[in-house]
Amino acid sequence: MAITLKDVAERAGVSRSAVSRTFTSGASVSDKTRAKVEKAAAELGYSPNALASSLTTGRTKLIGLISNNFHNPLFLEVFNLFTRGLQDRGLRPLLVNLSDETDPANSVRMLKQYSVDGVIVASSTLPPSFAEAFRSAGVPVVHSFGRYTTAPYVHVVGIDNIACGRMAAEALVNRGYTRVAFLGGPESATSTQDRARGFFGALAEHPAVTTTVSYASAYSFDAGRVEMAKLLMQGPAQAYFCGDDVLSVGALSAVQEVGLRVPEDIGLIGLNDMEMASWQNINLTTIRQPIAEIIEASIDLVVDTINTPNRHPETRLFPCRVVERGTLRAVR
Amino acid sequence: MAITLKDVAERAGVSRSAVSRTFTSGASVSDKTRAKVEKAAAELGYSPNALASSLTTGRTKLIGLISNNFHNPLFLEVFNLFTRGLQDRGLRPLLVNLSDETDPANSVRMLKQYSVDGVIVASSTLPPSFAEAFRSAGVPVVHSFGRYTTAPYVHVVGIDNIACGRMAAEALVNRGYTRVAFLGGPESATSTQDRARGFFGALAEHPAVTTTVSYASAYSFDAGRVEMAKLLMQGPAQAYFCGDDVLSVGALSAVQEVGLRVPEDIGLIGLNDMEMASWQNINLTTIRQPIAEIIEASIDLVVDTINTPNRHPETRLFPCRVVERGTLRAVR
DNA sequence: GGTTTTTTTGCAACCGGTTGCAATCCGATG
DNA sequence: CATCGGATTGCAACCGGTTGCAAAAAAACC
Repeated sequence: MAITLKDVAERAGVSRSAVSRTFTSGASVSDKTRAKVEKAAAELGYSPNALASSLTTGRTKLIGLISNNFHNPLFLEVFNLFTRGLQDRGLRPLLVNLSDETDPANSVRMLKQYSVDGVIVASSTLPPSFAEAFRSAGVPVVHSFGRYTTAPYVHVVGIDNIACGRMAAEALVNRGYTRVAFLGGPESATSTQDRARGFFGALAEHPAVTTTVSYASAYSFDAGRVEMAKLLMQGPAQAYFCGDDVLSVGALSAVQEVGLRVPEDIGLIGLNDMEMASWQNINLTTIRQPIAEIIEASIDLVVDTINTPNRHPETRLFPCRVVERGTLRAVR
Repeated sequence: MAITLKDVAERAGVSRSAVSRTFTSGASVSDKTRAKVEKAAAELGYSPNALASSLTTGRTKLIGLISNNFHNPLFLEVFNLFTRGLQDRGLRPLLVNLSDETDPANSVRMLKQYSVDGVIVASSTLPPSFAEAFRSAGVPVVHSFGRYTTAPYVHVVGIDNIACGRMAAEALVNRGYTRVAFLGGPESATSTQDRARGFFGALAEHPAVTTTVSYASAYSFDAGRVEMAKLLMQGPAQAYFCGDDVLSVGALSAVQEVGLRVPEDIGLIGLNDMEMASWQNINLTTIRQPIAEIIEASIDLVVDTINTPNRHPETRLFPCRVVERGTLRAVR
């Protein structure tokens, strides 16, 4: 059925090697045979079998893209950028959905079966052990949107969550809020822990500011709304640093539902800057993650690691910044 | 580096065929050798190379998942369901991002190089020619979220856009609106054309109801907001059937920005029922696409087509239904 | 126990490419 | 024209598996 190297070789009247060489750059072929081969290939509609060649070359140009964040709108853009970035470099993403998967062993086995050249774990919630399992299996891996550690075992690209917490605290202080709160995502998430640390660390330098803390059960609209509704009943703070944008919108909804105004009565600041944070009827003040840079760096890093396997694990963190919109009052 | 069949065979003291057979179900191996092989494989940490075996079996279990809808929040859930559905059947999605790609030839070539077993085109905006290009290349293909045609050249799974238009019209009539409008997506999109046809077709039976029509420049928040702002200046209708949910939220925002109330002053009905349509501060009345069923059927169909290549092209349409929320007034 | 039938096993060829090596070709040089 | 050296070419082995076939082993039968 399919046209193979041999068919082209016969038609062009050359050896199979000659055909192979015309399709691998840098190989030695005369212009004359190259022309013959290309003509025959075009006539037959031949395209080389990438999988067969991977057998000898050891490169499949397949990259495992692993995620479990299929409910965070930010990740639609993340997938968009990853797939385009990989395509632009001639790589193909093999997507793995890890929702409610706890054991990395399956994914490792599966991706080894497909001999992926490398793996990108794109998740803010998966534990480091996932990426590490790939590293242990000898597969180049980058944990994208992962957590910074001082002695990383794998490459990590992401943001400095502690700095983000600090940034949020300063944003609130600069706006004159004196009773502020941290409304985190699930307490077990390391990102939440880091952000809380930065937030309260910075506020410790402002003794006049009082703080409270609570955690939503998930990074979701409902969880944010439920948690904020609870807080509203028990006397809310003046302003909240919410775990992420989706959570923030849930909180925003709860506030509006009881007839309070944002930012006049209650201020909110999120984190991520997902696309809809800028929609006028949401208009969320938030901290922007530079996802394009993070993704670009992740791809670079995985490609470099493929070429230089024993590269030392590296952490690349990108700075975030506050995006001014309508859910915090103006800076004093 | 990697452990191969041969390594296991040597360690187990059997032939390579024996090892191969223990790993292919339905092959004839005695319990004794199977045990030996499994022991050796476990000790070495062997896992078979799926790509190498695809060479002889002709099956890669790779499915090309092609889309260009990386800005429609609904598609995050679409990707979630597709990846999980494929994984559950032991298939692997090879993701292809077709944003601003106009020529199918590249994708066809690329996916042939990776010898995918089948292709799913998941897009409401790609022209039928895309899926057809795969069909012509002899690759089993399903166009998911595609358009119904009477003489389909490829499998199509989706919704009946004409019926949806009709459904929207009836929803508005039943609520007593007498000046209604169609606020479509780009006029060039076939889905928009079909919905308009259904909408105005149904309204033709209600001569007392007056209609107007306009088109946003894209299926996006901004486009919806801009178009609705324009409409509000020139005397709006009582209720609008919007191209999709994102467009609807843009329109909703524009209405709220000029101080009008929804649904008291202006009614809105969308289409898709994306997750955030149910968020309380959006609370959009809309027409629900049964995406889980569509995706399930798409996977079934592509799998069937892989097993029965010359299957006749088939169209499977799923019924939609109105989801009552807060942007239309109550039924009379 | 001998014979027939069924299972299990290994051999060897093959899937669609790549690549080291030696043979061949070619133009340039003396 | 003979010689030389680099460029081109084909052979054959290999990548990691699968599979038809015939031989060997085991089971079933008389």
